[in-house]
Amino acid sequence: MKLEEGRSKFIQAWGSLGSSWGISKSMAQIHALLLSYPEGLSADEIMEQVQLSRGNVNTNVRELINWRLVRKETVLGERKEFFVALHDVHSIAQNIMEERKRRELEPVRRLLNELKAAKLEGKKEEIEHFQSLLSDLADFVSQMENLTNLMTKINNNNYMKKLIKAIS
Amino acid sequence: MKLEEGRSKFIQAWGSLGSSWGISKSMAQIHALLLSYPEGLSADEIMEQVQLSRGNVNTNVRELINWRLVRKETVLGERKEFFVALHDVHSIAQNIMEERKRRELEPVRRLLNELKAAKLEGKKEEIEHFQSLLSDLADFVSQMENLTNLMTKINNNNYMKKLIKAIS
DNA sequence: TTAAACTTTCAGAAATTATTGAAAGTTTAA
DNA sequence: TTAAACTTTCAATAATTTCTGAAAGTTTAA
Repeated sequence: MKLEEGRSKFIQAWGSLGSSWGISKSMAQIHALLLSYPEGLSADEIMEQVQLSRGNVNTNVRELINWRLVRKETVLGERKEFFVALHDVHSIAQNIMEERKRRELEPVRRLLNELKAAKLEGKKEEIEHFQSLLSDLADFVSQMENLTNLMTKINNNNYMKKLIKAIS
Repeated sequence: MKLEEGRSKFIQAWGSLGSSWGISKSMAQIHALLLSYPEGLSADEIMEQVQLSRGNVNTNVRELINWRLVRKETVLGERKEFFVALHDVHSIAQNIMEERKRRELEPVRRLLNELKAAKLEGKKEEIEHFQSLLSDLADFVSQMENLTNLMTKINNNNYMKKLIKAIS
């Protein structure tokens, strides 16, 4: 298999996996492309390789930058910008976890706090059930946060990585 | 605030959160409704409370059962089925992690294995970069799997929960 | 049996989300 | 300045996902 064929398979597959990760196909494909090159690519090169419109590339590269998975790079003497992926898998993982925590966990916490603050009227047992649901969910959210913090620790500490593997 | 109002806020909010969790709004709403009731509800009661069509309720309840978040219950002397949510937050978390592992991580592993198996032709350095990407990603997948296993352990072991919190 | 009570299916409609591409905006070199 | 090289925006369109509801299927009681 030619390298180019492997790369293209990777890009295609990563794109459809993106969907189940709640990430748009284009964004995942661009990310895959940039991961597969050690150096940066320009917007035009990305458009060409992944067959996407200029606007789409611009939007999704920006989003990848928001996720801190890609950064802009300028080359001396060149006018255009190049985009380079973060290549260290641990940092990638960490940034993804952090972003998901921010997007997914924090809205839950906000909702739970709002409802917990309200004084409810109604049948005593039903209220008790509902409130215990709220407090259980709050515990769950904290636990998830502990777990992502733990992951950060693991990434920076080989000993801990082994410990986790051992007790898992 | 009336209990019913709180419940309905919870259902609405959980529904929109569902989207960012990669779960359809209806499925999330039905799940929220069932979580908020200690006993089971019938399909008609769900339709009524969440204002969804019969087909939609049927499909999404089935999906919730696939995720092991809801089970069918029959009541003696009643012809219709009732649906009860799993109420233990630890088990809920565990089932969600397991299902996501199955849906999200396993396809990645399959892709990586396929590409790792292929003999690539092309520029030596580019191939090396690409292959080291593949192997890094494979490591990441294993690490995620270790982490979900760890979470299962934590749920069943209070001592370990404290340990995690302590080292996090 | 049969008919009422209930569940499932699935083609089409609706809603949501992603993508395009042309026009507007910005930067730089001369 | 200006014009070429490049980036950004966003209204329109396309693609995808979700939802509906009626029809078909199943189970149960009499």
